[in-house]
Amino acid sequence: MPRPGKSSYSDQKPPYSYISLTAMAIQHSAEKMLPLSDIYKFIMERFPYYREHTQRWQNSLRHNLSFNDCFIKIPRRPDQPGKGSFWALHPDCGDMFENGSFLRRRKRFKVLRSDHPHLQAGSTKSAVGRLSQFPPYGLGSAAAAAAAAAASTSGFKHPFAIENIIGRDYKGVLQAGGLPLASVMHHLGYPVPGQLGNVVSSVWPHVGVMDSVAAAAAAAAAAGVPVGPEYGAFGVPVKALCHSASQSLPAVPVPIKPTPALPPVAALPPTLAVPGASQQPPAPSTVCPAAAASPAAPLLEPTAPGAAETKGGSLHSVLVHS
DNA sequence: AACTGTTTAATCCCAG
DNA sequence: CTGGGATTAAACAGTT
Repeated sequence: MPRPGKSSYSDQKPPYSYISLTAMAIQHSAEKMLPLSDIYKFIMERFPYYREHTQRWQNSLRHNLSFNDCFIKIPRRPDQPGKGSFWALHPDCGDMFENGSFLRRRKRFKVLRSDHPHLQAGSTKSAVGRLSQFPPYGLGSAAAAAAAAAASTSGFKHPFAIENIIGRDYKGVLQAGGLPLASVMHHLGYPVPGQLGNVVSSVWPHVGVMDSVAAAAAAAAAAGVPVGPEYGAFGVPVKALCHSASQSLPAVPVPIKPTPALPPVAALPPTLAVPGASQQPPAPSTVCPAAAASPAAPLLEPTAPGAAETKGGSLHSVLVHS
């Protein structure tokens, strides 16, 4: 079914890397983890470009999942049958993107291992022992737990700063007075810009929320974000999740380049918004209480010697400057 | 069989 | 120019 603007959008490749796209999908999920098939769905629902040549880009995406340390594999539990594992973001991948931008990743995320120095940085991609070796029990929200772990560590930055999302993906919506930004942000589980410094002890999905579209728009404008229709990457429906107190919004969209020379494309029509049905978190109620109550370190630690000698590793990681 | 995941390699692009 | 990141292709193994 052709949509308005399809021709101007679908043939345009989104300016996001596969890593970014995958991270978006994972971040968008309630449990901060998705099976491969749902990652596919997320991307295809939002980016018509990726509704074609699926063989090609899905292969690339799988390659990225395996190749990049920033993605960790979480096994399914027995009561979650299906193909493949869940994929989540490594808790320490916060600085992966330059200036928190989805658009470019200037630092490569690699896991460091402390127990075997000779295997550090760059040698963690061996197929030996991955997170899949973790017992599948109690890992229903390992990603959230990982986020908590990351939050508990110093200097955590959100991997995909909402500032950038505001600046790029939402501005068209904002201009149009469409989706309530704050609601969407909350739905996505993004920390409020400006709160990043003091909400690091919160788990992503539950951090504070702003509710002022005007403030967001003003902030975006103040940050010099160019206006006009662009990718509506997150044309997500706003669920009844906006229930937090309002916050000020010292938003600071930080585009990679002062003026990203992106092809002018129309924002995604609301009809592209994911119906939400595809977002079926794996047993949300199975979140390990211990994980919720404390940093995820225990969950992410190996149950057997060497079990975590993976890209998930022993949670020692580094963002390697290029 | 189809899907998922891993790995290697070639190529292009960009920043330094 | 060089190194590294991103993309694409492909082969292969394991799983459902």
